[in-house]
Amino acid sequence: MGVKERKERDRQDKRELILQAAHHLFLEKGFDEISIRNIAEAIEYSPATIYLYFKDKDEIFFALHTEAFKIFNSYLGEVARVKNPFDRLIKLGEKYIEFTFANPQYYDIMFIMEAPMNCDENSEDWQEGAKAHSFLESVVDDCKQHGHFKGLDTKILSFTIWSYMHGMCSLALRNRMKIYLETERESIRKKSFKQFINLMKSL
Amino acid sequence: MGVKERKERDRQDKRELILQAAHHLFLEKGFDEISIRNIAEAIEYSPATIYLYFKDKDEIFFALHTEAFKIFNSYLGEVARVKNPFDRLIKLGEKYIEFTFANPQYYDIMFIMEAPMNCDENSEDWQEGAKAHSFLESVVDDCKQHGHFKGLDTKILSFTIWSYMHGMCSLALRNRMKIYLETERESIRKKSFKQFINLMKSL
Amino acid sequence: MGVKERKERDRQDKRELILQAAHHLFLEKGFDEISIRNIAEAIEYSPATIYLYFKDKDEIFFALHTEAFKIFNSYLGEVARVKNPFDRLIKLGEKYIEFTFANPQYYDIMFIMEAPMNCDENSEDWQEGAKAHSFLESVVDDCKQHGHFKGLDTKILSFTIWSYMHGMCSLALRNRMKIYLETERESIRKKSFKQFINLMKSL
Amino acid sequence: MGVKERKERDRQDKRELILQAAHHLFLEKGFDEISIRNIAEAIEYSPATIYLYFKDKDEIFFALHTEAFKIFNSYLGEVARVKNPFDRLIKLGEKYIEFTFANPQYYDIMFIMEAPMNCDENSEDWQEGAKAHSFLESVVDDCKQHGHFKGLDTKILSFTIWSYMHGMCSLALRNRMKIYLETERESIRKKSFKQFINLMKSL
DNA sequence: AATGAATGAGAGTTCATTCAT
DNA sequence: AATGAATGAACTCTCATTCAT
Repeated sequence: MGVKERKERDRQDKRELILQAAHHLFLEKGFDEISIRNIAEAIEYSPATIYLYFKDKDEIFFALHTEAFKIFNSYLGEVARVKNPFDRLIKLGEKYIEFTFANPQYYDIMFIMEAPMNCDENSEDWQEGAKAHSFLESVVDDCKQHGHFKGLDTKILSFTIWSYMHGMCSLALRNRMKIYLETERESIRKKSFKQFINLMKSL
Repeated sequence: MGVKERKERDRQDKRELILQAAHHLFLEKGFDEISIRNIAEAIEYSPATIYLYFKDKDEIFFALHTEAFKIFNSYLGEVARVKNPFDRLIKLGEKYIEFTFANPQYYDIMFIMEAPMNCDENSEDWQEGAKAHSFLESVVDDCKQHGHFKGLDTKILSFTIWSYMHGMCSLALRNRMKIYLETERESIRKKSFKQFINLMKSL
Repeated sequence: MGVKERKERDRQDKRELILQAAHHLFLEKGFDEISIRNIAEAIEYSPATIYLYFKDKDEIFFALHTEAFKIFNSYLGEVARVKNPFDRLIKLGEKYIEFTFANPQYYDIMFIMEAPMNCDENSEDWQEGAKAHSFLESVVDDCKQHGHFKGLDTKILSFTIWSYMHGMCSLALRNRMKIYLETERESIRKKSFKQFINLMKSL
Repeated sequence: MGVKERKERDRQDKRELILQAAHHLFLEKGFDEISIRNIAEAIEYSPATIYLYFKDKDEIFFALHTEAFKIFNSYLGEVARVKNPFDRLIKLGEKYIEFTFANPQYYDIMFIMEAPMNCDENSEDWQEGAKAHSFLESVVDDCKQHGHFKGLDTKILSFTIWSYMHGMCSLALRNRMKIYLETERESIRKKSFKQFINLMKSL
């Protein structure tokens, strides 16, 4: 019995190993620049070995994508525990930012990168994404029921919020804050975020 | 004298020709899909010829980048003519959106793409970008002087606004609005934009 | 004793199983398209298992080759039962054609394909081939003893006949009858065969 | 002027060089076993260079195919000059055989090999083949008008003759004459051919 | 000024095969 | 007896780039 389980575990470990290598290469290069060969070299296996664990390069992409959303959702766990709806919204924003800068390459894959071809709209992964999104909408809804956002449509407002959050994060990640001094960039983001929260509060 | 000048002019013309070809291919395919060969074929010259006018592929990238900002700025021309500052801000947003969806590939190169390596912070191109950005700040400033945005820091607010605008546009461009029905996507963006303006107005 | 024998039997059974899978793939795709993996998948064993029963891919080729001749010879069984020698010759031709178009891939392996390297001239398989060939010669000989083919050398005539039969069949199999309309190809072959028989009869 | 022409000639020479290498590798291996790398190595160029002269591997196949038919037709030139129709038919057979054994790999490509996918029925090359075939039919027709082959259909008889010729040649080329001693193989073919001619003459 | 020719490097992928377990 | 894991070697093809002419 134990043998089968160990083997399965080994298999998962190796998949993990490959994904981690892929993940690291992301840090340096971005998905397009990653090659199966690179990954293989990094883990000191032959390229052919990769194909024992992943059908093709796209599958690696999707695995990373899935993992990214898993980690993302793990960040959100803490959010759900916040009682007050508006505070929950704030926490959600904070965690979004925290995740982004702790896992920039995952953020990239989730929200910025041009996805490789075969991405079915219905695939599991995108449902993960949808889940995250509907979580946001539910929080906004809760806020409304606590007297916030009067007269504003939940769906639209959620999109507005997400747009702001994503804009701020992706400008940073893709190095478009160069107009600001390197030293002040983080502070600008923080102040902007606070400002945005105050804005929301005033509604 | 005249000879030298004509030669220089010819040189610029040819550079322009190459860029135009690159530009066309760019609009169809995006930067990664462009190859030197493609460009050469398009203008019916040999690949080697390209190298007489551009050091390498990156240099073409930067030229396109510059061009992108030129076009972008041409969109802004109309904005400056709007008298009322807040209306000017609105117009700026509208034009930003218009530019984005009329020139998605250029938007990409300007604000999303990972720039190829050698991008000096001080290069001409980024100054173009800086110009666009400081235009936004000046409009925000004008609004303040007309009684808007009381107590809000211009720089921070400008960044907040840009973040929102960029977030909305780039989510659309990079196909992250799949959670919404295809038919409603544009309408969501429009409503969100209006909502955001109203938000700003209320400050 | 019984144990050893059973084991040997099991072994043969598994060889058979593998060959059957190979055979099926073979019929669909042809030899070049078969991979060890394909076969393994088909029988739901691992590729490595194949190597317990066959030294390498070539050995599978030879096994198929042998099988091909076995099937071929089974077609000839009916022929031997025809009493009249010339009718027997006709029947032989008919059966040859029948076999060819019923088992094109086997015909291919037997008479057309470039055999993979290690084919000993003395191997069992070729003896199967020789048997088939000497059967033809014996039929021709019988015909002679019944007054046919006066003055013609048996060996040479047999080769002539075989050449014609093989030519006709292999032109069809390897798609070299494209000069004719698809609809008339079979009819051309049939008429040609009848014509050839009449030719033989007139000798 | 001369420059352009020389360059064009050089280009043709290189194409020729590549084809010759491909051709030589045929001798040893057959088309499937040939790789672009092999060819490149043989002529001591890089694989990429091949692609300057041929779009892909198929194009090399077709070039060889075309060349094969050109050479084949050059063998037939002599045939047309034979006045007497039946002698012309004999000459045609002799030349067919001569071509086959002087250019076995070309014969292979023309009449035996499984052609790679994209072979349009209407392509130039197959028309070359059709030309050769209709030449045979015209010779048979001429024979008929000189009193040969009474009551036999030209088309069918031509196919019969071709089948025989092809069968004899391809059995030899694909090593299926192993049942005969190596020393007698050629003589068997020669005798068979003479026998076949006598057969034809008697019609 | 322009280019034809050439290439090294590299991409993703597949295969027959081996071997420790 | 059976296999999971691994690999070396190969494949076709594309690209940015260089250089002699």
